[in-house]
Amino acid sequence: MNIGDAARASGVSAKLIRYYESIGLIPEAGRTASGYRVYTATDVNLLRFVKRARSLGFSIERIQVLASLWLDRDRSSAEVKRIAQEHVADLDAKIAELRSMRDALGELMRTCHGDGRPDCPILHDLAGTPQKLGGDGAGWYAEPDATAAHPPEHRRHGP
Amino acid sequence: MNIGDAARASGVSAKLIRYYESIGLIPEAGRTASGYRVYTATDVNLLRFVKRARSLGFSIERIQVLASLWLDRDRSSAEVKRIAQEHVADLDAKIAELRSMRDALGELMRTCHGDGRPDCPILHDLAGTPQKLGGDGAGWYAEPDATAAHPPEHRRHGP
DNA sequence: CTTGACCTTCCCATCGTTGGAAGCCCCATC
DNA sequence: GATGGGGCTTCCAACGATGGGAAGGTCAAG
Repeated sequence: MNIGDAARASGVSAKLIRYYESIGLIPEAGRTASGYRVYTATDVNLLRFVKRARSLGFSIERIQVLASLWLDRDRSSAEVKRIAQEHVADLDAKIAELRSMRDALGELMRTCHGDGRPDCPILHDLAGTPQKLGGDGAGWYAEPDATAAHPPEHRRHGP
Repeated sequence: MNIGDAARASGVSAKLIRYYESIGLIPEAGRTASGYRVYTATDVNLLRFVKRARSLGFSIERIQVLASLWLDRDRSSAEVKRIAQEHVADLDAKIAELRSMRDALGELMRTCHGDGRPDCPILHDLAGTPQKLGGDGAGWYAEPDATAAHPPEHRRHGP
């Protein structure tokens, strides 16, 4: 089994298999006389294990631990569960972070006209200028400064 | 205002300010005769804008567009809203992805004993070996192969 | 023997941010 | 005037995981 066969059998690209080997996630594959990597069904099983774990978002580092537990007949399921628990905590934290971003933006977008007028609560928020209520039209909210009507590419000082 | 002052005033690190300048997100700062970067209150406002946008998860690329809209008095709020909408869609996709990982893992963890025994539905799932019901103890589920009782660092073939 | 598919290694890019090293500048203190 | 310390400069590298590509060797079928 060459690396391409192993890639097809496992769903892990040949490039990634080499990378996993280079960082020590999977053992060094055997080699033919001419230097081609050789894989067995066991190797493919490990690659599938890694792929599935990656698809659940586990980091390479944690997968390394999970794989060694998988291969260790004397493991305790508590150890496995602990690793998974850590990962779930990371996922929950990330989800909460993204959701708070999403909620903040959703609220801003809800109040944005989204028409041809320039005033926009989203820009207000980003600029840190609390939106005034009751006004309308030009001068509704603070600009970056009184003279800056140019895109950021513009250099205020010579090149 | 030196870069350190601008960093303190904006909450963006000096390193990051230089990076933002190098990629063209912010204009090139003015320089003193000796080469020190010089910042104005306007620059700090832009840095704060960038920082707030980053905290909402906007990519640098989108912030570039948002900043140019911010500086453009003739913008339409629809354009701003469209950029924000794209970002929200990205956030939603990412949240959905993470949540599906989290849910899958939560289910596996719910059925994992988490005790001293080696059998564990999490490893079953990762290994792609459907867990048998009704068995117990050794031989409960498939190992990577019949002989692999070694951690992945072990090389099956000589170095 | 030629062709084409495959393999090898090596380098580069992503994305945003941080870290460090080597060297210059500015200000205060002795 | 010398010295010290902190700030500034540029350049280079790293993170995590993956993809892309170049340059060259190998294998099997025609």
